Amino acid sequence: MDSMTIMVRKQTAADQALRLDNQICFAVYSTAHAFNRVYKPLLDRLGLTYPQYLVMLALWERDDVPVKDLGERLFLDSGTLTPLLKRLEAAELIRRTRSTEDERVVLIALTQQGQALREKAKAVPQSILAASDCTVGELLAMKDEIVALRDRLNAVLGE
Amino acid sequence: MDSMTIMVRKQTAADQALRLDNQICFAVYSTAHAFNRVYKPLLDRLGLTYPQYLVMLALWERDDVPVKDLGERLFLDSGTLTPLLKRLEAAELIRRTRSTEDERVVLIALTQQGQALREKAKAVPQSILAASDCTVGELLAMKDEIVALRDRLNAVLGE
DNA sequence: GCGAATTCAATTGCGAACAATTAAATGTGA
DNA sequence: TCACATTTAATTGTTCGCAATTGAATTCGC
Repeated sequence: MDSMTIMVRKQTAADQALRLDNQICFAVYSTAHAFNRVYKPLLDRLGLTYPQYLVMLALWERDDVPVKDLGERLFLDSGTLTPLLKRLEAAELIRRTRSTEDERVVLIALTQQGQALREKAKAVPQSILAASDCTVGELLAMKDEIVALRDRLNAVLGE
Repeated sequence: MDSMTIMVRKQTAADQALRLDNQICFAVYSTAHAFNRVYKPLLDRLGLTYPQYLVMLALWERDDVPVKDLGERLFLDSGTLTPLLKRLEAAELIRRTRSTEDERVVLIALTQQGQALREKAKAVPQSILAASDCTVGELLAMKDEIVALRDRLNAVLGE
């Protein structure tokens, strides 16, 4: 063999960029799954999946809203929300009623049980905080960075 | 009305923590979806979905590996990977062969076409970089923070 | 060696997630 | 007014993602 250097494959920037652990998207993707797995046992006690929990969070802040509104707040479309909301309705946590003013609109409102579940849900965030092994400050700072990234990505999609 | 203060609902820490936009998990979750939507048109040209692209990235680094190996690198289990890998096999990008040494193991290897696709994929990361509207340095720093968070979450799950 | 536990992939069933389409209601412009 | 576009949910079909189970192969304890 003449020289080792001849055998060494040139590592271009493009090669580096294709490495799995260089990808921020994979970092985000795998962290989302990790969160999901941490949330699961907590949410099982509430009888909710994580996306259902997100819908409930949104409704606890403001309910009697169209499906469209929820979709914009959660970045989800009707193809995802319609069946999910039907399951929440079957669980008697929400009511779905068609608006009288505009019959295209379905309004989502909390039931008594849906309201009541909020109290049980209060224990969830602190459990997650503990699992993250971070301070509130660290998490908030990180959250702001991630949201900024998300909003830039969504801005590109809107073009 | 006696006093406004009586009417103001006391905002406890628990209430604050339940706000949708205070949740880092929602930030991560919604950013993952935003990435997915940005990747979609790029990956369509390669004939891959995002999870399939992740599998290919892993295989371009090291192939002839058991399904289990892939699962550990991508944090996915056989319930997700088996059908996904069958689709990649149908697309003739990979081969699935049962190991002769241990017949429980299915080894995943790239085909010629699977290898070749790597060249086409090189254009993807730079497009994502552009869409993120961040510098490489910013993204790498953020990636490291997110990965650290993910690893702490996964550590809790492992207990 | 031999029975029990473990490992590994596949399968089944359910719940997202989204693209594309459909259908109904509403709005708009000539 | 009336054709036409727009808005809004719902539906359909495909692909993840995971829990739970199955079944085959291997390893371990004794």
